[in-house]
Amino acid sequence: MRKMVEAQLKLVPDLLRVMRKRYEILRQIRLSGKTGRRTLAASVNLTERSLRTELDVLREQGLVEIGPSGMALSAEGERLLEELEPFVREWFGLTRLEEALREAFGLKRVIVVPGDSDQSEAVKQEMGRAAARVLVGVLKPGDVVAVMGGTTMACVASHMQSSTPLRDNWFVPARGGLGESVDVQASTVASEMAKRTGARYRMLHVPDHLGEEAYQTMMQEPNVREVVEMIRSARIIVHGIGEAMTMARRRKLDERTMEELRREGAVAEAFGYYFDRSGAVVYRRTTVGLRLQDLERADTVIGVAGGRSKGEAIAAVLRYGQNDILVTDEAAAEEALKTMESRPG
Amino acid sequence: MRKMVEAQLKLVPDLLRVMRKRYEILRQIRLSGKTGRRTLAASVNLTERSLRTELDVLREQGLVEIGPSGMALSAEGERLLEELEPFVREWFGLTRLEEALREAFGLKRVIVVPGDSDQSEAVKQEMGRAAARVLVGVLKPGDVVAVMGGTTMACVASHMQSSTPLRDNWFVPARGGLGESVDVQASTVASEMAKRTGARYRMLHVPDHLGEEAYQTMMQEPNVREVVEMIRSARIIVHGIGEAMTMARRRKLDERTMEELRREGAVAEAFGYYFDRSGAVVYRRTTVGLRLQDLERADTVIGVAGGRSKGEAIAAVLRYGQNDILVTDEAAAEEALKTMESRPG
DNA sequence: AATAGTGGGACGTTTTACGTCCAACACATT
DNA sequence: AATGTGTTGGACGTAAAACGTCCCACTATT
Repeated sequence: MRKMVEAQLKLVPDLLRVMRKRYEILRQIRLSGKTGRRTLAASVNLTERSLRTELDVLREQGLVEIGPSGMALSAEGERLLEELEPFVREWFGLTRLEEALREAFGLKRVIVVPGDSDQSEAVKQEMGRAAARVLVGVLKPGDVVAVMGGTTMACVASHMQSSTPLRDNWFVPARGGLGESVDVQASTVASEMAKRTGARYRMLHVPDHLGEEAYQTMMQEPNVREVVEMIRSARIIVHGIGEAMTMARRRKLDERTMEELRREGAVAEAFGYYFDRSGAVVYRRTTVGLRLQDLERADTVIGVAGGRSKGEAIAAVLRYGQNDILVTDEAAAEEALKTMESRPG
Repeated sequence: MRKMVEAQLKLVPDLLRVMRKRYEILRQIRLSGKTGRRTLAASVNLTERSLRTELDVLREQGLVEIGPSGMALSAEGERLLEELEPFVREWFGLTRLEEALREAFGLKRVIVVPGDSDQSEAVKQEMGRAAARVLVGVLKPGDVVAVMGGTTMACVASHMQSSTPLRDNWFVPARGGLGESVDVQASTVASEMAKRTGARYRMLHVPDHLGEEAYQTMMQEPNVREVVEMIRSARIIVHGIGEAMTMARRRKLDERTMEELRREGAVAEAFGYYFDRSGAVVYRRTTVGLRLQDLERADTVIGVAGGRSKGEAIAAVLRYGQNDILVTDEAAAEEALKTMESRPG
């Protein structure tokens, strides 16, 4: 049955939205008993008129009876509502998660795709596609987008597409090069995104971590300086989220730093910074790329990450409080919400 | 699950119509490969513009990829279509039809594809695909398959495929040559099936109908005799079903025989024999190919036929009672069941 | 009897879908 | 290489559906 809903979600997403709307109307009618359109409209967040068109359908179906003194569920409506109950969880499980996450972490928008990226590559792909769509959706002419690296970001890039070439948008890597494979480098991701959308891009041919002296030297390079300035003025920032220790190992941090991270209780990594459970930054180093203050200045910060194992890390980064949009999957969403139970607020 | 769809239908009455529309668009795209809007619009009976809005949705969902040279299903679209198959049966009431047919005619298995082969070539193709899948499914190592000719059988052959070459399976024509076009001859069908599945095949270069004397002579030929023995020992038999008069005309039977068929009330033709409404054989002649007693001996007899006009003929052949599996389409299934209403049992 | 709240009708406006073109582009064939 | 067929995507006017906003007759409760 789960599979059927998923299939329907793909085939007729619009109709499922309608179904949800009507279901909630029915539920509200049952809840508030004999009541009128206007009060009902307020409680289900619809205008009077659009509620009315919905009611016409529901009456047509014989689910509600409408009299001069108000409306109520018909016997059949009652029965349907009962029968619907078990299915509803399937339909709205995700939307409920989205709402909950949005509320819990004060986000502007949350997209949750069904499944667990840890379990299935398809889910990760789906999440990438969702993120790509969101990103293209928030793009305005002239926008500069700074993107991070990572497998998730690479996956997002591979699903970017635009009907019309975004000739005056720029994609720039938010960080320099890291000791990882080429196709998950921020620069690679940025160029891939640009190519797929017909946008323009810049590369940043500099190691991400530099000593103070080397840093100053590189910043003398007009080529580097220019890109860095673009990064720091980006209106949109897209980034993945990782588990602290996993990322630390992958980036081959030295043992002393690893120990420090452990001591500080680092659980998450994002934008090159490490966070503890409460969302506090516990480790930073000079970087040629994006700085924390650039996040505050940016208009839209989009986080993309999924998989049950990343739930806690996601929650930690969200607590840092600079994210506007989150794209994740069901398993991670559930985990992230679990962390709220133990430490509300 | 059935309950779920019923519940959904109450909330969104035209859910099924929309799902069916989009499903058929997807299916048609898969069938016709890279093709354009206009041709596609014609084959799914939509105007170009309204097809376009549907395609927008499907593309948004990442189910079809649409390029300057035409459109095609994405990997995800392929996957969805596969996953949809069982649900589509539920949604369109095909499982009910299948059950009813199975009960009514005492069959082991029935597959009904949506649509009407008379109306749309695509439905016939789909039926062929389904039959091919069934056939490959029942094949065991070492099996000999005897196949009939006809346009439907040719269509089945064109959809055969096997992941691993079936090196020790044999396909043989169940009949000799008939006065029809080459690519619907039983021999052609057998060889096509063998080639597509990596199996082996034998041909039967003999006219189907022979006088007694010529028959005996031909059977002396070791070459012929060998194939005929394979035919008569086949574990699996696959055949089409035709309307009696249509087939009689196509086979150019003489006027006297035609009159006899009419008098006897022949409505159906299969395996070279003619049947009346009750499933009784009303006409037979000596043939080098399959005999009726071979049907009884065979393990699995698979009938494939579709189109509303063939409903009655299908019912007649099924009443003969030697079929195990039937692959048909929605329209023919409905017609075949209608004949049961008037003469139950 | 007054009043708050009800459904339903009406009407102009906005949004959406649709039918119908056309231009730019890819690909195969000549 | 040129040509022609078939493709997508854009544009635009029209038709239809949805919507926002009133109003009115009616009911139940106070």
